[in-house]
Amino acid sequence: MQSAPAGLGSLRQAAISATLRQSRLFSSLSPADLALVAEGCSLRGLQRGEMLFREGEKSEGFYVMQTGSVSIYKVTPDGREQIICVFRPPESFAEVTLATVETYPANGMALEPSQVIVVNKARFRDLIRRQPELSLHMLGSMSLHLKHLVQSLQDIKGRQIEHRLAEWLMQQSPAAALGCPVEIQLQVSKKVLAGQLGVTSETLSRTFARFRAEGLIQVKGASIRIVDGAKLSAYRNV
Amino acid sequence: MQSAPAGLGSLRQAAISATLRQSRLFSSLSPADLALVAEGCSLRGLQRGEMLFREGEKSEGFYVMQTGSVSIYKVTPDGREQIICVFRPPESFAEVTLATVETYPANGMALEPSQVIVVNKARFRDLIRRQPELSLHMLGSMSLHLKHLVQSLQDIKGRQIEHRLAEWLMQQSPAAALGCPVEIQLQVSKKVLAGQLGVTSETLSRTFARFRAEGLIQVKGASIRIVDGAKLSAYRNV
DNA sequence: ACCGAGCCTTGATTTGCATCAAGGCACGCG
DNA sequence: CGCGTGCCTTGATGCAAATCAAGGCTCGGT
Repeated sequence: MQSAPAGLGSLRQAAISATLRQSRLFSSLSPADLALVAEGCSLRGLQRGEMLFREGEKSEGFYVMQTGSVSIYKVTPDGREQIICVFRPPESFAEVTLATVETYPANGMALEPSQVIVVNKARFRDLIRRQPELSLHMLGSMSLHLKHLVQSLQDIKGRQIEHRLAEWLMQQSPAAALGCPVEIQLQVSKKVLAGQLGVTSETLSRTFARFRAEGLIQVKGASIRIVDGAKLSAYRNV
Repeated sequence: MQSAPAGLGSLRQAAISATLRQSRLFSSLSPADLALVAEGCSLRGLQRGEMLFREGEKSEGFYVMQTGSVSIYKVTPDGREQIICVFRPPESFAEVTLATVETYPANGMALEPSQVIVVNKARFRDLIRRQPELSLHMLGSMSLHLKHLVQSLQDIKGRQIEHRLAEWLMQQSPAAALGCPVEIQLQVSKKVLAGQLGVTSETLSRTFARFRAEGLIQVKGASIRIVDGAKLSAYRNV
């Protein structure tokens, strides 16, 4: 990659720094250290459906979302895809590959036109050695990912789709637990949402239909209105 | 906790250090640093079925298995249990609670009489600040846990129990892929194994029966003989 | 040795979701 | 404009595993 003229280069760095600052990983880093991190970063643009990385590939580093969304998924030997999670700004992911795990354990694909910051592995490792506090943040971030995975694991096995969808809906609009009807705009296609929840799109569709029939929600395209938040909220606790 | 007489105390420290050394986390640590870690540790004995920690509790630190086994599981709102994973020596777990996640995200219970080393959180964090290399090992360990969780997530959704069991059996005895019949001694009850594989004990029992009927294995109590390793191995790749 | 509790097995039935199938709707492109 | 492709919905059917049920086995305790 060629380096841009000084002026543009520093602009780019500034933009990267600004995004990094949003991330929990770097929110408490000193400006000087942040600049150091930003130096080891590059930007990568992705079209909808473009692969960011594939399972088994050697990793170049980890990523911080700038715009768009990236889906992490695995495919079974017989070719079916299972979404593990979906990341959006300002989340970071693939930190897994910083240490012992050198290859990506799953695939990463853009769900829409996206930009991600690539944090170079080698340089970042050096930085950690000089900035131990940074490593605690990395641990924190991975802990969160791990915690979410544990939750997903339980949800997918132990709770049925009605409950998971109710939970998801209420998480999208915490305010709706009270009476007020809220309007949610889906950020992804229902197909992808179905994948996130671990079911097929048909099943998701039917579940929406059931909720609609019970007067819990109204659905119109990508917009969902929560009519009876209380009842919906009760649903998820099973 | 009272401190033992000097002689016994240092003996105890030595025993702890020896166990810590087994763990991937500390295998490359200098003896001096290892001693520092060991200082911040205590030992905890558990009876079969005794809780090491409960979901939501504030954590005291993380753990390294010395003897026995500990099951990490969650319970659904309606009371059903879902095993997340099972740890044995020399594995470490609950590193999650070192950083931002302060409370245990799941329950930990001894499956048999066990001893675990408790690594005190506060002291260990200090140590990390002085020994950044240590944090890379922590990251490595958590990465592995994360990778395994991702795999479990896919397996439980995307592969049926036959395949998972075949996979598990072959992992227990890598040698069996070749012709030689191998005898596996189950380390846990079949009930727990079922839980690990994400099914009920009835389903596991039936699957064993099917394998038995096909002449793939012979089962006698807690001992399983792999008769046709090749065929079993083929099973898992679906 | 006996008894009871928990574990394991096997059978019958249920069920939650996937799969297969078909039709409607919307959007981008020629 | 019209057409196709992909997304969404709804219906019919299939299936893996859960659940319910019952009997046998094992092992630790009195």
